[in-house]
Amino acid sequence: MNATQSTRRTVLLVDDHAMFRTGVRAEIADAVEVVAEAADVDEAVAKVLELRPEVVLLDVHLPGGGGGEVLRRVGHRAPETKFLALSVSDAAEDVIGTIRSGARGYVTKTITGPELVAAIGRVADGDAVFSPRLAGFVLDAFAGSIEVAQVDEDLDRLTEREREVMRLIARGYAYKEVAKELFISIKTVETHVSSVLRKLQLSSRHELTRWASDRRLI
Amino acid sequence: MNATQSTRRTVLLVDDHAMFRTGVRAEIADAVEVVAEAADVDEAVAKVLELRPEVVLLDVHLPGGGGGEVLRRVGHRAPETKFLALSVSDAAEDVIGTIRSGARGYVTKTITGPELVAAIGRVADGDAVFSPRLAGFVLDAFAGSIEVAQVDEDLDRLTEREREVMRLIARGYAYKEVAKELFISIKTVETHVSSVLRKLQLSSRHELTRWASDRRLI
DNA sequence: CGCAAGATCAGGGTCGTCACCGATGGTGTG
DNA sequence: CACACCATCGGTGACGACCCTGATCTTGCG
Repeated sequence: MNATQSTRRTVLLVDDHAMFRTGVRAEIADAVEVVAEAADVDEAVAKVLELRPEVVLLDVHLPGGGGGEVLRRVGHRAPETKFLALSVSDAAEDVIGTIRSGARGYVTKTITGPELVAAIGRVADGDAVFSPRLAGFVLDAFAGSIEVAQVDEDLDRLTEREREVMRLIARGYAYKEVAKELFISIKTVETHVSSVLRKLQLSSRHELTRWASDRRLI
Repeated sequence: MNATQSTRRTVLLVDDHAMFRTGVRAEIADAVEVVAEAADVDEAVAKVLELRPEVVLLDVHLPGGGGGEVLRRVGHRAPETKFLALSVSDAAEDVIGTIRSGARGYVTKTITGPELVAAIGRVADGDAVFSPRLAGFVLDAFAGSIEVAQVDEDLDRLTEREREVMRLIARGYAYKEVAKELFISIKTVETHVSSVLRKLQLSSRHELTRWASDRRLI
Protein backbone atom coordinates (compact mmCIF):
# COMPACT_ATOMS: atom_id res chain seq x y z
CA MET A 1 0.00 0.00 0.00
CA ASN A 2 2.73 2.43 0.95
CA ALA A 3 5.92 1.19 -0.71
CA THR A 4 8.61 3.35 -2.18
CA GLN A 5 7.83 5.18 -5.35
CA SER A 6 11.34 6.49 -5.89
CA THR A 7 13.08 3.09 -6.11
CA ARG A 8 10.78 0.98 -8.22
CA ARG A 9 10.62 -2.79 -7.96
CA THR A 10 12.83 -4.64 -10.42
CA VAL A 11 10.85 -7.25 -12.30
CA LEU A 12 11.74 -10.06 -14.69
CA LEU A 13 8.93 -10.99 -17.07
CA VAL A 14 8.81 -14.63 -18.15
CA ASP A 15 6.29 -15.80 -20.73
CA ASP A 16 6.61 -17.60 -24.03
CA HIS A 17 4.22 -15.26 -25.81
CA ALA A 18 5.92 -12.06 -26.91
CA MET A 19 2.65 -10.27 -27.38
CA PHE A 20 1.53 -11.07 -23.88
CA ARG A 21 4.84 -9.83 -22.49
CA THR A 22 4.37 -6.60 -24.37
CA GLY A 23 0.91 -6.22 -22.93
CA VAL A 24 1.98 -6.87 -19.36
CA ARG A 25 4.95 -4.56 -19.70
CA ALA A 26 2.71 -1.76 -20.96
CA GLU A 27 0.35 -2.26 -18.03
CA ILE A 28 2.93 -2.24 -15.25
CA ALA A 29 5.91 -0.31 -16.64
CA ASP A 30 4.73 2.92 -15.03
CA ALA A 31 4.89 1.44 -11.56
CA VAL A 32 7.70 -1.11 -11.68
CA GLU A 33 10.92 -1.50 -13.61
CA VAL A 34 10.82 -4.42 -16.02
CA VAL A 35 14.54 -5.15 -16.20
CA ALA A 36 14.27 -7.98 -18.72
CA GLU A 37 12.05 -10.54 -20.40
CA ALA A 38 12.51 -14.26 -20.99
CA ALA A 39 10.66 -16.67 -23.28
CA ASP A 40 11.71 -20.08 -22.00
CA VAL A 41 13.17 -21.87 -18.99
CA ASP A 42 16.84 -21.59 -19.94
CA GLU A 43 16.53 -17.92 -20.67
CA ALA A 44 14.66 -17.29 -17.44
CA VAL A 45 17.25 -19.14 -15.39
CA ALA A 46 20.08 -17.14 -16.93
CA LYS A 47 18.34 -13.80 -16.48
CA VAL A 48 17.48 -14.45 -12.85
CA LEU A 49 21.07 -15.27 -11.98
CA GLU A 50 22.39 -12.36 -13.99
CA LEU A 51 20.00 -9.61 -12.96
CA ARG A 52 18.75 -10.74 -9.54
CA PRO A 53 15.36 -9.09 -9.92
CA GLU A 54 13.22 -8.54 -6.86
CA VAL A 55 10.23 -10.23 -8.42
CA VAL A 56 9.89 -12.71 -11.28
CA LEU A 57 6.56 -12.82 -13.07
CA LEU A 58 6.48 -16.43 -14.14
CA ASP A 59 4.21 -18.14 -16.63
CA VAL A 60 3.38 -21.68 -15.51
CA HIS A 61 3.27 -23.26 -18.95
CA LEU A 62 6.63 -22.64 -20.51
CA PRO A 63 8.85 -24.36 -23.11
CA GLY A 64 11.61 -26.31 -21.44
CA GLY A 65 9.85 -27.63 -18.37
CA GLY A 66 7.38 -25.05 -17.12
CA GLY A 67 7.62 -22.34 -14.52
CA GLY A 68 8.13 -24.87 -11.75
CA GLU A 69 11.34 -25.98 -13.41
CA VAL A 70 12.66 -22.43 -13.29
CA LEU A 71 11.95 -22.34 -9.58
CA ARG A 72 13.62 -25.64 -8.89
CA ARG A 73 16.70 -24.59 -10.81
CA VAL A 74 17.32 -21.10 -9.48
CA GLY A 75 15.01 -20.64 -6.52
CA HIS A 76 17.67 -21.74 -4.08
CA ARG A 77 20.38 -19.78 -5.84
CA ALA A 78 18.47 -16.51 -5.70
CA PRO A 79 17.01 -16.42 -2.20
CA GLU A 80 16.20 -12.71 -2.37
CA THR A 81 14.15 -13.08 -5.52
CA LYS A 82 10.41 -13.66 -5.10
CA PHE A 83 8.46 -15.58 -7.71
CA LEU A 84 4.91 -14.71 -8.64
CA ALA A 85 3.19 -17.19 -10.94
CA LEU A 86 1.02 -15.61 -13.62
CA SER A 87 -0.97 -18.17 -15.52
CA VAL A 88 -4.06 -18.75 -17.60
CA SER A 89 -4.62 -21.95 -15.68
CA ASP A 90 -6.52 -22.04 -12.43
CA ALA A 91 -6.23 -25.81 -12.14
CA ALA A 92 -5.44 -27.02 -8.64
CA GLU A 93 -2.49 -29.12 -9.81
CA ASP A 94 -0.80 -26.12 -11.40
CA VAL A 95 -1.36 -23.93 -8.39
CA ILE A 96 -0.24 -26.48 -5.83
CA GLY A 97 2.70 -27.62 -7.91
CA THR A 98 3.95 -24.10 -8.41
CA ILE A 99 3.69 -23.27 -4.74
CA ARG A 100 5.45 -26.49 -3.83
CA SER A 101 8.28 -25.40 -6.06
CA GLY A 102 8.59 -22.24 -4.05
CA ALA A 103 6.45 -19.52 -5.65
CA ARG A 104 5.24 -16.77 -3.35
CA GLY A 105 2.03 -16.15 -5.16
CA TYR A 106 -0.19 -17.20 -7.99
CA VAL A 107 -2.56 -15.04 -9.96
CA THR A 108 -4.46 -15.69 -13.16
CA LYS A 109 -4.08 -13.65 -16.31
CA THR A 110 -7.55 -12.21 -15.84
CA ILE A 111 -5.92 -9.83 -13.39
CA THR A 112 -5.92 -6.12 -14.20
CA GLY A 113 -2.79 -4.00 -14.49
CA PRO A 114 -3.21 -2.12 -11.20
CA GLU A 115 -4.03 -5.36 -9.38
CA LEU A 116 -0.90 -6.93 -10.79
CA VAL A 117 1.20 -4.00 -9.69
CA ALA A 118 -0.25 -4.32 -6.20
CA ALA A 119 0.43 -8.06 -6.21
CA ILE A 120 4.05 -7.48 -7.22
CA GLY A 121 4.46 -5.02 -4.38
CA ARG A 122 2.98 -7.39 -1.84
CA VAL A 123 5.10 -10.30 -2.98
CA ALA A 124 8.23 -8.16 -2.90
CA ASP A 125 7.36 -7.23 0.68
CA GLY A 126 7.25 -10.88 1.63
CA ASP A 127 3.50 -11.34 1.55
CA ALA A 128 1.73 -14.13 -0.27
CA VAL A 129 -0.70 -13.28 -3.03
CA PHE A 130 -3.44 -15.42 -4.46
CA SER A 131 -6.55 -14.87 -6.44
CA PRO A 132 -9.42 -15.50 -4.01
CA ARG A 133 -10.50 -18.81 -5.53
CA LEU A 134 -6.94 -20.09 -5.59
CA ALA A 135 -6.17 -19.40 -1.96
CA GLY A 136 -8.60 -22.16 -1.08
CA PHE A 137 -6.67 -24.72 -3.09
CA VAL A 138 -3.45 -23.96 -1.31
CA LEU A 139 -4.90 -24.04 2.17
CA ASP A 140 -6.94 -27.15 1.47
CA ALA A 141 -3.91 -28.99 0.20
CA PHE A 142 -1.87 -27.78 3.14
CA ALA A 143 -4.41 -28.51 5.81
CA GLY A 144 -5.81 -31.71 4.39
CA SER A 145 -2.45 -33.07 3.30
CA ILE A 146 -4.60 -34.80 0.75
CA GLU A 147 -1.82 -34.79 -1.80
CA VAL A 148 -4.19 -33.45 -4.42
CA ALA A 149 -5.28 -35.92 -7.06
CA GLN A 150 -2.24 -38.10 -7.39
CA VAL A 151 -4.17 -40.67 -9.34
CA ASP A 152 -1.33 -41.95 -11.41
CA GLU A 153 -2.47 -44.49 -13.94
CA ASP A 154 1.13 -45.43 -14.58
CA LEU A 155 1.61 -46.27 -10.94
CA ASP A 156 -1.49 -48.46 -10.97
CA ARG A 157 -0.04 -50.59 -13.72
CA LEU A 158 2.84 -51.69 -11.52
CA THR A 159 2.48 -54.90 -9.54
CA GLU A 160 2.80 -54.84 -5.79
CA ARG A 161 6.27 -56.30 -5.88
CA GLU A 162 7.36 -53.84 -8.52
CA ARG A 163 6.17 -50.92 -6.41
CA GLU A 164 8.19 -52.16 -3.45
CA VAL A 165 11.33 -52.42 -5.54
CA MET A 166 10.61 -49.07 -7.16
CA ARG A 167 10.37 -47.25 -3.84
CA LEU A 168 13.66 -48.62 -2.60
CA ILE A 169 15.47 -47.93 -5.85
CA ALA A 170 14.13 -44.40 -5.98
CA ARG A 171 15.38 -43.80 -2.47
CA GLY A 172 18.89 -44.73 -3.48
CA TYR A 173 19.21 -48.39 -2.52
CA ALA A 174 21.68 -50.39 -4.61
CA TYR A 175 20.39 -53.53 -6.29
CA LYS A 176 22.32 -55.60 -3.79
CA GLU A 177 20.68 -53.82 -0.89
CA VAL A 178 17.20 -54.18 -2.36
CA ALA A 179 17.86 -57.89 -2.86
CA LYS A 180 18.91 -58.28 0.76
CA GLU A 181 16.01 -56.17 1.98
CA LEU A 182 13.40 -58.21 0.09
CA PHE A 183 15.10 -61.60 0.40
CA ILE A 184 15.44 -62.13 -3.34
CA SER A 185 18.39 -62.31 -5.74
CA ILE A 186 19.98 -59.38 -7.51
CA LYS A 187 18.83 -60.77 -10.79
CA THR A 188 15.22 -60.64 -9.69
CA VAL A 189 15.66 -57.06 -8.61
CA GLU A 190 17.03 -56.31 -12.06
CA THR A 191 14.01 -57.91 -13.66
CA HIS A 192 11.59 -55.89 -11.56
CA VAL A 193 13.47 -52.68 -12.20
CA SER A 194 13.39 -53.34 -15.91
CA SER A 195 9.65 -53.91 -15.74
CA VAL A 196 9.15 -50.72 -13.80
CA LEU A 197 11.26 -48.69 -16.19
CA ARG A 198 9.44 -50.12 -19.18
CA LYS A 199 5.99 -49.52 -17.70
CA LEU A 200 6.82 -45.98 -16.69
CA GLN A 201 8.64 -45.35 -19.93
CA LEU A 202 11.85 -44.38 -18.22
CA SER A 203 15.37 -45.31 -19.22
CA SER A 204 17.41 -45.41 -16.05
CA ARG A 205 17.19 -45.71 -12.32
CA HIS A 206 18.16 -42.06 -12.11
CA GLU A 207 15.15 -41.00 -14.11
CA LEU A 208 13.10 -43.18 -11.81
CA THR A 209 14.46 -41.27 -8.86
CA ARG A 210 13.49 -38.00 -10.44
CA TRP A 211 10.10 -39.37 -11.41
CA ALA A 212 9.36 -40.48 -7.86
CA SER A 213 10.85 -37.30 -6.44
CA ASP A 214 8.58 -35.15 -8.57
CA ARG A 215 5.57 -37.13 -7.38
CA ARG A 216 6.62 -37.08 -3.74
CA LEU A 217 6.62 -40.87 -3.59
CA ILE A 218 9.77 -40.96 -1.52
CA MET B 1 -12.35 -4.32 -1.72
CA ASN B 2 -15.95 -3.97 -2.82
CA ALA B 3 -18.10 -6.28 -0.69
CA THR B 4 -21.69 -5.74 0.22
CA GLN B 5 -22.53 -3.01 2.66
CA SER B 6 -26.22 -3.76 2.86
CA THR B 7 -25.97 -7.33 4.12
CA ARG B 8 -23.24 -7.23 6.68
CA ARG B 9 -21.01 -10.20 7.42
CA THR B 10 -22.09 -12.30 10.39
CA VAL B 11 -19.20 -12.80 12.77
CA LEU B 12 -18.63 -14.93 15.86
CA LEU B 13 -16.03 -13.52 18.21
CA VAL B 14 -14.03 -16.04 20.20
CA ASP B 15 -11.57 -14.92 22.85
CA ASP B 16 -11.13 -15.69 26.51
CA HIS B 17 -10.62 -12.06 27.48
CA ALA B 18 -13.93 -10.22 27.83
CA MET B 19 -12.28 -6.85 27.63
CA PHE B 20 -10.56 -7.72 24.39
CA ARG B 21 -13.86 -8.94 22.92
CA THR B 22 -15.45 -5.67 23.84
CA GLY B 23 -12.66 -3.77 22.18
CA VAL B 24 -12.83 -5.77 18.97
CA ARG B 25 -16.60 -5.52 18.87
CA ALA B 26 -16.41 -1.76 19.19
CA GLU B 27 -13.88 -1.56 16.39
CA ILE B 28 -15.75 -3.66 13.85
CA ALA B 29 -19.41 -3.46 14.84
CA ASP B 30 -20.07 -0.65 12.39
CA ALA B 31 -19.01 -2.78 9.44
CA VAL B 32 -19.95 -6.34 10.39
CA GLU B 33 -22.58 -7.96 12.55
CA VAL B 34 -21.14 -9.63 15.62
CA VAL B 35 -23.83 -12.24 16.21
CA ALA B 36 -22.27 -13.71 19.33
CA GLU B 37 -19.20 -14.08 21.51
CA ALA B 38 -17.58 -17.12 23.06
CA ALA B 39 -14.94 -17.41 25.78
CA ASP B 40 -13.78 -21.02 25.49
CA VAL B 41 -13.69 -23.99 23.14
CA ASP B 42 -16.97 -25.62 24.17
CA GLU B 43 -18.87 -22.39 23.92
CA ALA B 44 -17.34 -21.60 20.55
CA VAL B 45 -18.25 -25.02 19.16
CA ALA B 46 -21.84 -24.65 20.28
CA LYS B 47 -22.23 -21.14 18.89
CA VAL B 48 -20.78 -22.07 15.53
CA LEU B 49 -23.21 -24.95 15.07
CA GLU B 50 -26.13 -22.90 16.32
CA LEU B 51 -25.56 -19.64 14.51
CA ARG B 52 -23.54 -20.63 11.44
CA PRO B 53 -21.68 -17.34 11.18
CA GLU B 54 -19.88 -16.47 7.99
CA VAL B 55 -16.65 -15.77 9.78
CA VAL B 56 -15.28 -16.83 13.14
CA LEU B 57 -12.65 -14.61 14.71
CA LEU B 58 -10.68 -17.14 16.66
CA ASP B 59 -8.10 -16.61 19.35
CA VAL B 60 -5.34 -19.18 19.15
CA HIS B 61 -4.71 -19.50 22.87
CA LEU B 62 -8.00 -20.53 24.41
CA PRO B 63 -9.13 -22.49 27.49
CA GLY B 64 -10.13 -26.01 26.54
CA GLY B 65 -7.64 -26.80 23.81
CA GLY B 66 -6.93 -23.66 21.81
CA GLY B 67 -8.37 -22.33 18.60
CA GLY B 68 -7.13 -25.35 16.66
CA GLU B 69 -9.37 -27.55 18.77
CA VAL B 70 -12.42 -25.55 17.74
CA LEU B 71 -11.47 -25.98 14.11
CA ARG B 72 -10.95 -29.70 14.41
CA ARG B 73 -14.29 -30.14 16.14
CA VAL B 74 -16.59 -28.07 13.96
CA GLY B 75 -14.61 -27.08 10.89
CA HIS B 76 -15.90 -30.00 8.86
CA ARG B 77 -19.44 -29.61 10.18
CA ALA B 78 -19.68 -25.98 9.14
CA PRO B 79 -18.14 -25.92 5.68
CA GLU B 80 -19.57 -22.49 4.88
CA THR B 81 -17.98 -20.90 7.91
CA LYS B 82 -14.55 -19.39 7.49
CA PHE B 83 -12.13 -19.17 10.39
CA LEU B 84 -9.77 -16.27 10.84
CA ALA B 85 -7.19 -16.69 13.56
CA LEU B 86 -6.54 -13.58 15.63
CA SER B 87 -3.65 -14.00 17.97
CA VAL B 88 -0.96 -12.19 19.93
CA SER B 89 1.48 -14.85 18.84
CA ASP B 90 3.40 -14.66 15.62
CA ALA B 91 5.32 -17.86 16.31
CA ALA B 92 5.66 -20.13 13.31
CA GLU B 93 4.31 -23.15 15.20
CA ASP B 94 1.09 -21.36 16.07
CA VAL B 95 0.59 -20.09 12.55
CA ILE B 96 1.34 -23.39 10.86
CA GLY B 97 -0.64 -25.39 13.37
CA THR B 98 -3.71 -23.21 13.00
CA ILE B 99 -3.58 -23.35 9.22
CA ARG B 100 -3.17 -27.10 9.32
CA SER B 101 -6.33 -27.24 11.36
CA GLY B 102 -8.14 -25.39 8.62
CA ALA B 103 -8.04 -21.67 9.31
CA ARG B 104 -8.34 -19.41 6.29
CA GLY B 105 -6.23 -16.65 7.66
CA TYR B 106 -4.08 -15.54 10.52
CA VAL B 107 -3.54 -12.01 11.72
CA THR B 108 -1.93 -10.67 14.86
CA LYS B 109 -3.69 -8.47 17.38
CA THR B 110 -1.56 -5.53 16.36
CA ILE B 111 -3.99 -5.16 13.48
CA THR B 112 -6.15 -2.03 13.30
CA GLY B 113 -9.94 -2.02 13.21
CA PRO B 114 -10.33 -1.15 9.55
CA GLU B 115 -7.68 -3.68 8.59
CA LEU B 116 -9.50 -6.35 10.55
CA VAL B 117 -12.76 -5.48 8.83
CA ALA B 118 -11.03 -5.77 5.47
CA ALA B 119 -9.50 -9.11 6.49
CA ILE B 120 -12.93 -10.43 7.55
CA GLY B 121 -14.32 -9.43 4.18
CA ARG B 122 -11.54 -11.11 2.28
CA VAL B 123 -11.79 -14.33 4.25
CA ALA B 124 -15.55 -14.37 3.78
CA ASP B 125 -14.97 -14.04 0.04
CA GLY B 126 -12.78 -17.10 0.09
CA ASP B 127 -9.43 -15.39 0.06
CA ALA B 128 -6.61 -16.17 2.44
CA VAL B 129 -5.34 -13.44 4.71
CA PHE B 130 -2.02 -13.26 6.44
CA SER B 131 0.11 -10.60 7.94
CA PRO B 132 3.02 -10.16 5.53
CA ARG B 133 5.61 -11.75 7.79
CA LEU B 134 3.39 -14.73 8.48
CA ALA B 135 2.72 -15.57 4.86
CA GLY B 136 6.33 -16.62 4.56
CA PHE B 137 5.95 -19.20 7.31
CA VAL B 138 3.02 -20.82 5.63
CA LEU B 139 4.55 -21.04 2.20
CA ASP B 140 7.89 -22.22 3.51
CA ALA B 141 6.19 -24.95 5.45
CA PHE B 142 4.09 -25.87 2.49
CA ALA B 143 7.01 -25.98 0.12
CA GLY B 144 8.39 -28.65 2.39
CA SER B 145 11.28 -26.74 3.81
CA ILE B 146 10.04 -26.62 7.37
CA GLU B 147 13.02 -28.58 8.52
CA VAL B 148 15.31 -25.73 7.55
CA ALA B 149 16.67 -25.87 11.05
CA GLN B 150 18.59 -28.89 9.78
CA VAL B 151 21.88 -27.05 9.86
CA ASP B 152 23.88 -30.05 8.87
CA GLU B 153 27.52 -29.56 9.62
CA ASP B 154 28.29 -31.97 6.83
CA LEU B 155 26.26 -29.89 4.42
CA ASP B 156 28.08 -26.74 5.49
CA ARG B 157 31.37 -28.28 4.54
CA LEU B 158 30.31 -28.51 0.91
CA THR B 159 31.14 -25.64 -1.40
CA GLU B 160 28.37 -23.83 -3.21
CA ARG B 161 29.13 -25.59 -6.46
CA GLU B 162 29.24 -28.96 -4.77
CA ARG B 163 25.82 -28.37 -3.27
CA GLU B 164 24.38 -27.54 -6.67
CA VAL B 165 25.80 -30.71 -8.17
CA MET B 166 24.72 -32.75 -5.16
CA ARG B 167 21.16 -31.54 -5.42
CA LEU B 168 20.84 -32.47 -9.06
CA ILE B 169 22.51 -35.86 -8.62
CA ALA B 170 20.26 -36.66 -5.69
CA ARG B 171 17.24 -35.83 -7.81
CA GLY B 172 18.27 -38.37 -10.39
CA TYR B 173 20.10 -36.35 -13.01
CA ALA B 174 22.75 -38.27 -14.96
CA TYR B 175 26.25 -36.82 -14.97
CA LYS B 176 25.71 -35.79 -18.57
CA GLU B 177 22.56 -33.89 -17.67
CA VAL B 178 24.20 -32.15 -14.74
CA ALA B 179 27.07 -31.12 -16.99
CA LYS B 180 24.68 -29.65 -19.52
CA GLU B 181 22.66 -27.97 -16.81
CA LEU B 182 25.63 -26.26 -15.20
CA PHE B 183 27.58 -25.65 -18.40
CA ILE B 184 30.60 -27.70 -17.33
CA SER B 185 32.15 -30.96 -18.52
CA ILE B 186 31.24 -34.41 -17.29
CA LYS B 187 34.68 -34.71 -15.80
CA THR B 188 34.10 -31.70 -13.59
CA VAL B 189 30.82 -33.14 -12.46
CA GLU B 190 32.63 -36.33 -11.54
CA THR B 191 35.17 -34.37 -9.53
CA HIS B 192 32.45 -32.54 -7.62
CA VAL B 193 30.54 -35.73 -6.97
CA SER B 194 33.67 -37.39 -5.67
CA SER B 195 34.26 -34.45 -3.33
CA VAL B 196 30.68 -34.58 -2.11
CA LEU B 197 30.80 -38.32 -1.52
CA ARG B 198 34.10 -38.03 0.32
CA LYS B 199 32.93 -35.13 2.51
CA LEU B 200 29.66 -36.82 3.36
CA GLN B 201 31.38 -40.17 3.79
CA LEU B 202 29.19 -41.89 1.24
CA SER B 203 30.25 -44.39 -1.38
CA SER B 204 27.86 -43.98 -4.28
CA ARG B 205 25.40 -41.64 -5.90
CA HIS B 206 22.66 -43.90 -4.67
CA GLU B 207 23.64 -43.46 -1.06
CA LEU B 208 23.70 -39.75 -1.77
CA THR B 209 20.12 -39.94 -2.99
CA ARG B 210 19.07 -41.68 0.18
CA TRP B 211 21.04 -39.23 2.28
CA ALA B 212 19.37 -36.25 0.65
CA SER B 213 16.00 -37.96 0.69
CA ASP B 214 16.22 -38.56 4.42
CA ARG B 215 17.04 -34.89 4.97
CA ARG B 216 14.33 -33.67 2.65
CA LEU B 217 16.83 -31.85 0.52
CA ILE B 218 15.09 -32.94 -2.65
C1' DC C 1 -6.37 -79.35 -18.13
C1' DG C 2 -4.43 -75.52 -20.97
C1' DC C 3 -2.97 -70.91 -20.58
C1' DA C 4 -1.75 -66.30 -18.94
C1' DA C 5 0.57 -63.67 -15.62
C1' DG C 6 3.53 -62.83 -11.81
C1' DA C 7 7.78 -63.88 -9.14
C1' DT C 8 11.88 -65.99 -9.23
C1' DC C 9 16.64 -66.70 -11.39
C1' DA C 10 21.02 -67.05 -15.11
C1' DG C 11 24.37 -65.73 -18.85
C1' DG C 12 26.34 -62.21 -21.53
C1' DG C 13 26.97 -57.80 -23.19
C1' DT C 14 27.02 -52.35 -23.31
C1' DC C 15 27.45 -48.28 -20.89
C1' DG C 16 27.45 -45.21 -16.89
C1' DT C 17 29.54 -44.59 -12.37
C1' DC C 18 33.36 -43.73 -9.44
C1' DA C 19 38.14 -43.81 -7.62
C1' DC C 20 42.87 -42.79 -8.34
C1' DC C 21 46.15 -40.56 -10.80
C1' DG C 22 47.27 -36.25 -12.89
C1' DA C 23 46.85 -31.05 -14.69
C1' DT C 24 45.56 -25.77 -15.23
C1' DG C 25 43.93 -21.16 -13.80
C1' DG C 26 41.63 -18.05 -10.48
C1' DT C 27 41.04 -16.37 -5.78
C1' DG C 28 41.94 -14.90 -1.20
C1' DT C 29 45.25 -14.71 2.68
C1' DG C 30 49.29 -14.52 5.84
C1' DC D 1 55.14 -13.95 -3.07
C1' DA D 2 54.17 -18.54 -1.48
C1' DC D 3 50.17 -21.22 -0.02
C1' DA D 4 45.58 -23.11 0.31
C1' DC D 5 41.29 -23.65 -1.74
C1' DC D 6 38.19 -23.85 -5.44
C1' DA D 7 36.50 -24.85 -10.18
C1' DT D 8 37.74 -26.70 -14.20
C1' DC D 9 39.42 -30.70 -17.12
C1' DG D 10 41.85 -35.56 -18.88
C1' DG D 11 43.12 -40.90 -18.68
C1' DT D 12 42.63 -45.40 -16.88
C1' DG D 13 40.47 -49.20 -14.78
C1' DA D 14 37.15 -51.77 -11.78
C1' DC D 15 32.51 -52.27 -10.75
C1' DG D 16 27.61 -51.63 -10.95
C1' DA D 17 23.48 -50.64 -13.70
C1' DC D 18 20.64 -52.06 -17.35
C1' DC D 19 19.08 -54.74 -21.47
C1' DC D 20 18.20 -59.02 -23.92
C1' DT D 21 17.17 -63.67 -24.12
C1' DG D 22 16.32 -67.31 -22.13
C1' DA D 23 14.34 -70.48 -17.94
C1' DT D 24 11.35 -72.73 -13.78
C1' DC D 25 7.56 -72.47 -10.46
C1' DT D 26 3.18 -70.93 -8.59
C1' DT D 27 -1.44 -69.00 -8.90
C1' DG D 28 -5.72 -68.04 -10.96
C1' DC D 29 -9.08 -68.62 -14.60
C1' DG D 30 -12.15 -70.47 -18.32
